[in-house]
Amino acid sequence: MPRMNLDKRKILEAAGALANELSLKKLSLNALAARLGIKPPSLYNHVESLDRLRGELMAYGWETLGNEVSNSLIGVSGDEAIRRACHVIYDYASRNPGVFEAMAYYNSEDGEGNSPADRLSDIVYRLCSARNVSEAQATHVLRIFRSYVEGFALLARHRSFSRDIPVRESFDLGVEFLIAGIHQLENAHCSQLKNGAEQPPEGSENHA
Amino acid sequence: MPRMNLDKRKILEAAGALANELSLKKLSLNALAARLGIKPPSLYNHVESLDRLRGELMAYGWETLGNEVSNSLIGVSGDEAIRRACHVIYDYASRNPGVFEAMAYYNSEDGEGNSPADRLSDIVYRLCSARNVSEAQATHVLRIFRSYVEGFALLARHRSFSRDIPVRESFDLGVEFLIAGIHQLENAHCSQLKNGAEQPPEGSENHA
DNA sequence: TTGACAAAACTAATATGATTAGTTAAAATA
DNA sequence: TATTTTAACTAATCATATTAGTTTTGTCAA
Repeated sequence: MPRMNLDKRKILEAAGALANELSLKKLSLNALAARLGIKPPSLYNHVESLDRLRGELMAYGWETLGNEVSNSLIGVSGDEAIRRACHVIYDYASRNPGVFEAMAYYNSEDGEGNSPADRLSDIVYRLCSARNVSEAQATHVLRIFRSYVEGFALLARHRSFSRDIPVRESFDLGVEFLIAGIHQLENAHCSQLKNGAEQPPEGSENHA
Repeated sequence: MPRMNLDKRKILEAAGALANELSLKKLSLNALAARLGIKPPSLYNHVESLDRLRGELMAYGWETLGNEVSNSLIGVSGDEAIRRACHVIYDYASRNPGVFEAMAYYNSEDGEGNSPADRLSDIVYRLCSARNVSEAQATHVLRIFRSYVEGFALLARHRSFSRDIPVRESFDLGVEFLIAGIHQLENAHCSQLKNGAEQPPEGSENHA
């Protein structure tokens, strides 16, 4: 009967900590209630369901990560901004594997605005518009970066990589590949010259 | 009491179909047993546990995909081989979302040899060794490709991309970015130039 | 052919975890 | 202070995975 002073933040923090320690799929209402010092049914005063909780954990993670990315970019611009954003995301995923799993497995189409992608969007769009890269292409670039960074973080988390060659170096190299890709887009837009690699039919440059 | 003629293959196919229709997390022993025409406990004559079943589904998916990739590469080499492999993987993920989720969420360190990565490894290593890219760098390249392709497939599956700009074009562009990256590695290794024009491979050096 | 034997199905029972119903006590508010 | 709402609780329900124990079916050797 004593009353804990719980709010969404405390609950999500506890849930995130549990997910990080045990993995997302072992995050149960039992475990969460125990950690919070209450009985499982009491959680329903704060959360609609376990599934919904996971969804909120996803949003919470994106928000936290979005803040970290923003903070890391103060006074930084250009390629260095992209580089740094990628590293912050990767580090966050390493430090919060359970929460990051939620961020990857749940989509935000359920109604929650996904501020995370929004923040990343801003960075990439700004970087692209500072160059001669169309907005449509900036969208491509954004998708490519998200895919790479999230994919890498997930594979690293699942230990899909052998340990003998430094994982961080692979990640950094990939980021450089993609940054170089942006530069090539820029060049391709300024002059119609192509680089060495032959490209499949890619339609008009300014696709909507 | 009638006896179904079940084997691992039939069970995994049914499980895969269910996962694709319902999503991986809704794949239950109940649903699987119903589809196979038996009662849930009977499944334990064929499978150790639900979790283990998911693991086997992952291995099954990688094996199937590995075959598809191999078949698609007959008589193809060079950049085109990589391009085609990426597309086959992406298509497979689109056609088999549930199975692909299993492939992404479960790691194969549990004892099962992960033939999938092995097949992809072969392709990438072969392509790299045909150029002047060291084996260590080929490992980086492999990780980068896997991360990008799997990450993209997962994001696309979770509908994380707005629909107004063709998703497939984004994917293709990213593949070209990465292929260009390999070319740059090659150039960087031949001469120490960073952004040089493309040079044809001068003798394959089997670097370890 | 027949009589074990193993495999594979079944029913019944248990365990765990999510969830609901209904109750009570604490805090907030009028 | 009285009332109302909130957040905790206990008890019960439901779904699912899993285990135990039983029966049936197919196989294979005598």
